[in-house]
Amino acid sequence: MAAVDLTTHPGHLARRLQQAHYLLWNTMVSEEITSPQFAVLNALVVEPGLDQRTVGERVGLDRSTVAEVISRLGRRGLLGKVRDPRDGRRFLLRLTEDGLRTHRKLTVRTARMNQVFLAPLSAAEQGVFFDLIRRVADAAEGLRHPAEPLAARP
Amino acid sequence: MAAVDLTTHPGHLARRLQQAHYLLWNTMVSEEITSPQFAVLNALVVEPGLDQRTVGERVGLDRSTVAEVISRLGRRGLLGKVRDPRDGRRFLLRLTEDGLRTHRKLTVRTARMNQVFLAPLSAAEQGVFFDLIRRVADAAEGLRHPAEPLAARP
DNA sequence: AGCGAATAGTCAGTGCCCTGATTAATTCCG
DNA sequence: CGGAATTAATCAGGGCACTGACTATTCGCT
Repeated sequence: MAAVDLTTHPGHLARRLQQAHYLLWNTMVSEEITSPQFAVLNALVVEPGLDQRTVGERVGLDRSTVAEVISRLGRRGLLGKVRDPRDGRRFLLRLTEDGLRTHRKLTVRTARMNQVFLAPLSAAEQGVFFDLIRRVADAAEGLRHPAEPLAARP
Repeated sequence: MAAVDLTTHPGHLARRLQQAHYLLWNTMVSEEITSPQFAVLNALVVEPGLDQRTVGERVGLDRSTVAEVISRLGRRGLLGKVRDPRDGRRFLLRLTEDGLRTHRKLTVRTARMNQVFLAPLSAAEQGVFFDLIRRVADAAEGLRHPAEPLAARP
């Protein structure tokens, strides 16, 4: 007794949603390139020459994870990293020809996959779906950086 | 160019939602017990004496993951496993006193956390939020077990 | 009874995800 | 200029999640 109904717990639903997505991605998009890897490729298509930290910021990955993902993409020859001549701490990242090709190919498949994934919802519902999730995620994300309290001088 | 807007990709949103939840859980509920671990505890409060496989089914974890989670909970002394005398393949799982206590404590905190997490949505929106996510997740889950095609005799 | 299929659990391997500590380079500022 | 604080990246360590291969036990059926 005193147990809880997990289907009313947003965290549990979020986990299940991601599992479902993982499954579909694996069968419909790629078994080699994962969804976070695609997100990194995409970020570098938009802004070639980003450094690791900024890539992580764009796609929502922390420093450690982004390092792993980038190292995998590098091993596969999909991107290259060179030291920033103007700031020796940074590596500048850039897709290779192969990386661009892979991104183009996966973009098509990803679109198809999203259609299947969202098929249970009407077009209107899909809009609501995005809106609600984004608002919840953004709000929680906001709690992370507590908006720089005004009097922050020690 | 030819890049994609990730904020219209459900998979990306699902990942961000889960990260947001992870963060909040960590700060508001527990740094020791994770959300999947709590889900397992909860399943065993509802049905003491389940075996691993069934627990996994209840909370949405595959056989490998559930084994890891249960081993961690066992190490912490929150549950015990005994071989099923009637089926030597199974282990029967049961919470200890400590496990029950932990579950009770976390149930309260989890409820508070969910309120904060969902605060950006009105009560009506929260209902929609659950409904939409559940429908998408269930549908994708359904594609996994293709509903036993009628003529399935080789 | 006995053999083959099915089932519960484990193990190895890969990948994502976070924190905290460390290292190297740069920037701020007295 | 030169030391302190900041910043990019790495590393160690713990946890979740999936697949495919393997072991042990049970079940189904002849």
